[in-house]
Amino acid sequence: MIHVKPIKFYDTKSGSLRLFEPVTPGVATIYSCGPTVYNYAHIGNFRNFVFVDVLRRTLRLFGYNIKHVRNITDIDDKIIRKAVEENTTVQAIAAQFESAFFQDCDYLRLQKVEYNPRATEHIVDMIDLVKVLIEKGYTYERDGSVYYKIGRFENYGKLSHIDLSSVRSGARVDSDEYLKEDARDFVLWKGRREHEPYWPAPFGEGRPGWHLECSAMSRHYLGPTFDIHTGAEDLIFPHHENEIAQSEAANGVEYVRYWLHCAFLNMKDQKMSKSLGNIITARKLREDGIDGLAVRYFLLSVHYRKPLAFSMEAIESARTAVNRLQTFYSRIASAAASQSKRQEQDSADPLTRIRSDWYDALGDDLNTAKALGVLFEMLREYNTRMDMDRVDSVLAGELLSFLDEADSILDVMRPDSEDELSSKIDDMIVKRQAARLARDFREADRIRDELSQMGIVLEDTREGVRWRKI
RNA sequence: GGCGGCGUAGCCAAGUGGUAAGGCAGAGGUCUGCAAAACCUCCAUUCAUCGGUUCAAGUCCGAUCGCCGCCUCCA
Repeated sequence: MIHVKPIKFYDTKSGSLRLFEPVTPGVATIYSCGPTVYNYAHIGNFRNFVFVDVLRRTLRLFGYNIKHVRNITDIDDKIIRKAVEENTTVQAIAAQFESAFFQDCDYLRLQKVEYNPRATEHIVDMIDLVKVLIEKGYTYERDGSVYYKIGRFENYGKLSHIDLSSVRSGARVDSDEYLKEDARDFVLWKGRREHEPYWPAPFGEGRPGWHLECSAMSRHYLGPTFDIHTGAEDLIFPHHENEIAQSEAANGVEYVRYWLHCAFLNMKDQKMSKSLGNIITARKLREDGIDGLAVRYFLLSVHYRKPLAFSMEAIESARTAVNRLQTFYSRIASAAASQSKRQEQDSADPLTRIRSDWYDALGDDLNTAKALGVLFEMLREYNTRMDMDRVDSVLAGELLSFLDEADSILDVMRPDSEDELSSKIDDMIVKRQAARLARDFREADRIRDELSQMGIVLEDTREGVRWRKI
């Protein structure tokens, strides 16, 4: 018996909220467009990856098993250009920035994804796909390159709702610098060029076009039809539209059931993008000592389909909010660990309502902004009750268990564990408490100052002494 | 030009017909050896503007103004 909680997603193709019903009950198959590893990813890129992280964590919490692919694009025009600029190899550039990407993922506490295939490891699958398209007559060759003939694909434009008649042939610059019959066509396989990596193929040596890898790798890992495809909204056209054209022409079945797209992160009122030069990398924030959890919270604080403006003020305000949540979490955790008896019975405990509001918010197209609101209502409610001694350890245990569920999505409440350091700090705190009891405040303050030198701030509270890093 | 989206308090933001969640900042208070932190309370007669539908509209319809995105590499 499979038991999952209902969840709705806004699907770009239908333009509406739809109840999620996967191909296989209880299992969600997901493909996410991953990074092109030619540079450090900026936090606009990471808004998208944090959104994907929330998606997979929510599906897990809602009872689904998930099979999730996020590709690494390690062969591409920009990587080649970068390798030339740096006078090194494509592989070296790709390896460097792939490893940087995973470090940045840790900084933002992104969960590991089940499959992280590199494009260059699936050239064979791409060649197979092109072969099928050639056999079915969806292609033509020109100067050793293979192109996809959009005119052959009946439903072209159904994702982006683009009117093909408005995209006139020859009206635009061919930025690929390859020769196409029709401006709308796109390249599947780029014929070999001097000083560029290439692979052998029945239709000629060369390298894959941009869209090919996602169609090939998703089919390899997830099959011809899978449940959810994610990306940022600029990928709707042409990238995802072209994936549909490739995959549905080759496989003859529906490619993706739910298309989810994330809105941009803006700087002032403009999108953050490398070409505009207004980017901030995750790496830069980390080097500046900005807490990754504050950044994560900031990215979660607005619904993923709404534009979000970056500012340091917003990050600071997120930092303060995260602090409050962490304080609340540790207050509940100590109450749960204590043996306190309830002073008064509460007939109308709101936990059930809070929990159900939380699930409703996430089940409504991943509304993290609303879910956070629910969490802060809970915070105020139970802080008041604890001030009145109306929370015993049993109730606190239930609250803690819910907070753990909530944090299985947010992942901002529980601090990183630092065992060696924290046991030393705990020793010093015990000594200071002894000094305070003996009213030796000079010694107590000396210990506090020493901890302060180590970057540790103490807080004397009703539930005992807490510490945190600054 | 085509398509799509947005405009809610000082800032951020939830809210798709039933009488404005939440966060940050600000003001007051509680706790405390001191400090720091935390905690509590208060903080929008009003939702860009103007019309309309309705018993009822931030929410639906129309118009206007402003902003953004995609249509070309882009997360």
